[in-house]
Amino acid sequence: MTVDPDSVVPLFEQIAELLRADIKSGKLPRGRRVPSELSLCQEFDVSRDTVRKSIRLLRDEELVVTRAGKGTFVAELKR
Amino acid sequence: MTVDPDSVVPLFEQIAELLRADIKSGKLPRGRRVPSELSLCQEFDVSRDTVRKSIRLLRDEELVVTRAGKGTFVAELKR
DNA sequence: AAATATTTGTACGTATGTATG
DNA sequence: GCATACATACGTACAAATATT
Repeated sequence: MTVDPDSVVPLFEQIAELLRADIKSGKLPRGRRVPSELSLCQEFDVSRDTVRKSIRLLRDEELVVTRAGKGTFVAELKR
Repeated sequence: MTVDPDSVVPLFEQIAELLRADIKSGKLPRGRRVPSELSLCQEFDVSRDTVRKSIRLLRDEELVVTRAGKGTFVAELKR
């Protein structure tokens, strides 16, 4: 999966959409930890700021829950 | 009004609480523009990032609405 | 138990783009 | 064109919570 820095769609939205797709498809099943912010930075070659904005979107949608020191996990409910 | 950088309460939450209080008290009435990010940065001597986090909280609570190039305004409804 | 590594949280700074006045 | 204001995106540093060794 890849991301287009020249798209009118902001990077953080593109990344959120990719993660969203992985969640909805079951590639990232309930309870599974989402890759760490750092690894997402590396995977998509973006800043942590951008990754965190993506994750915040998913959190606002209650697709994931985040716990300090642990990680971000695919939500158990709401799907 | 002031803010305490040594508090356990994050700066962005402290600032959000001050703005929230101004809204609820009517000091910032419906439709009124909230001070710009820059002026809030100066008033509280914090970074723009911190100010934006505060405003995001209020936006999540639907207390304010933000429009690019215009400003952030106290929401008309929901109060 | 203690030190280390990992992961998220907060906070700062800068640059550039877009929308509005 | 210019000034103001918010949006996106990059970077850094350190703190706090949790894992691992």
